[in-house]
Amino acid sequence: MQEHLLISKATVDRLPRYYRCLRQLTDEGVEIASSEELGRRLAINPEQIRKDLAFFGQFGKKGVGYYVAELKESIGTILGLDHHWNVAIIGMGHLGAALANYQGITRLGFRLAAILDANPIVIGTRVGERRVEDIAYLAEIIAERDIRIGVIAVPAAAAQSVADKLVAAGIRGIWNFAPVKLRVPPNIPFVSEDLSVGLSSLSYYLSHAVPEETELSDKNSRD
Amino acid sequence: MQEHLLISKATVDRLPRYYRCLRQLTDEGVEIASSEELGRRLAINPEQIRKDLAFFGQFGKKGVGYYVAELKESIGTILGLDHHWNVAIIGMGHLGAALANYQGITRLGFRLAAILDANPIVIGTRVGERRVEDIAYLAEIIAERDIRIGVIAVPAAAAQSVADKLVAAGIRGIWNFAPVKLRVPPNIPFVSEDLSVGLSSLSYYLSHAVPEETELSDKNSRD
DNA sequence: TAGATTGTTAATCGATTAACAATC
DNA sequence: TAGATTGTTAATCGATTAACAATC
Repeated sequence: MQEHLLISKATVDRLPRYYRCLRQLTDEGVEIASSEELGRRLAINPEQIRKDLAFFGQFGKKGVGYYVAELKESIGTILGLDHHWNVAIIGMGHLGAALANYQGITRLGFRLAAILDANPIVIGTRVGERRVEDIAYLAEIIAERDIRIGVIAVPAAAAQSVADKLVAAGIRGIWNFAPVKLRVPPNIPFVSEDLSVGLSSLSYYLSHAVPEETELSDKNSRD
Repeated sequence: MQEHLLISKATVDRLPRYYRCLRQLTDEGVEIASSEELGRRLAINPEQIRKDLAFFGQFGKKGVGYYVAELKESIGTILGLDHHWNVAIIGMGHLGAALANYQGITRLGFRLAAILDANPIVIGTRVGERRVEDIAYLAEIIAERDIRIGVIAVPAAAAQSVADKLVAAGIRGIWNFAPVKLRVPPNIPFVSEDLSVGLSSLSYYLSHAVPEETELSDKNSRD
């Protein structure tokens, strides 16, 4: 629980990219990397990277660069990836199944501790290493297993109701995949993924004459 | 193919949200909406909305507001959703299956014209209304069916190779779900979805003391 | 007409980029 | 030591917000 005041969303969203890049460098056996090198790999200005990191401390060595392992650890801690929080997925449709099998969740240090659904036909079936449980027991399961993050993968119509139940059960954060505007208390952070934005904006760029270089975004950039 | 010069990514990314909101208003039978009303629903400043729209023309009536049906059409056209382009999904793992069943693709006016995979066990199986075809025929299929958008849902290691094949086959845009930095020619727009960014940033907000109101983003905002 | 709301220009705010002293 | 690279302050750039004249 580090202090933090007004770190911009843009900066927070770049941290996971730094983290992934550092993990790759580790895999490649690279021990030291300069902001220049990181910037080349991520298509981000070295100045930007140094600035972002400066919000959280001093991680580099002047004249040398950053120790990859060390910086990876530090950013992991900043992102809270060392908490190994328990996660529950609510809704075992195609998307829920994809998320349940998504390597990223465990690779980032989270534990998939429950998979819930309302459909009697689905309840009891195996998904990866877990069995789907009845959403009727949501409150007990969240509390007993100390589940901190709820992943909403139910149809849009059911999403708000699931969010309400999660909040009532003491969830700490919500990762929402339903295309609705969730209403949750201001102290419960949540991130909504809206795939239709990505596809629509791709459509936009296809429809319009594309100038020389097409830089689509920070997050989606050609990095 | 409308003219466009330097519309910011921030603006382009808001258009799909306006579009969705207008579709909802249509469903609700609302015929006229002011930027004020749209702003309330989307948690976006009315000024921002009017500014965004102004890049593309004059769509409202002073003293009245916007005709919902009309504006929805206009934004749909701007986004290129009236093109009804053919789409191919490459990779029929859990994610590919989720995307093949994702309503959003058709709801936005695209047509799922091919599903490809390299795995002999998967080839020939039915997914929704289509059968999985052999990725070996990628080039022919893309060309023959006039497929414009390729969706990459293969493992990270195979993504660049698939992207290369798509480009060689004449694809016009790529929607990439593999966590890699794709290298494609500058005239081929692509959008990469990286779920780990969303989960990591959620983790960040959970880890740090959350100030009064937690505004997570434009795209991910509590709208 | 009076009230409402757009389209657009001007002001503000915040984020990115440049520059450079500190120092490994 | 000389060269390289950080951390950080200052300058720039761009996006958001505010204000308001035009007008339905």
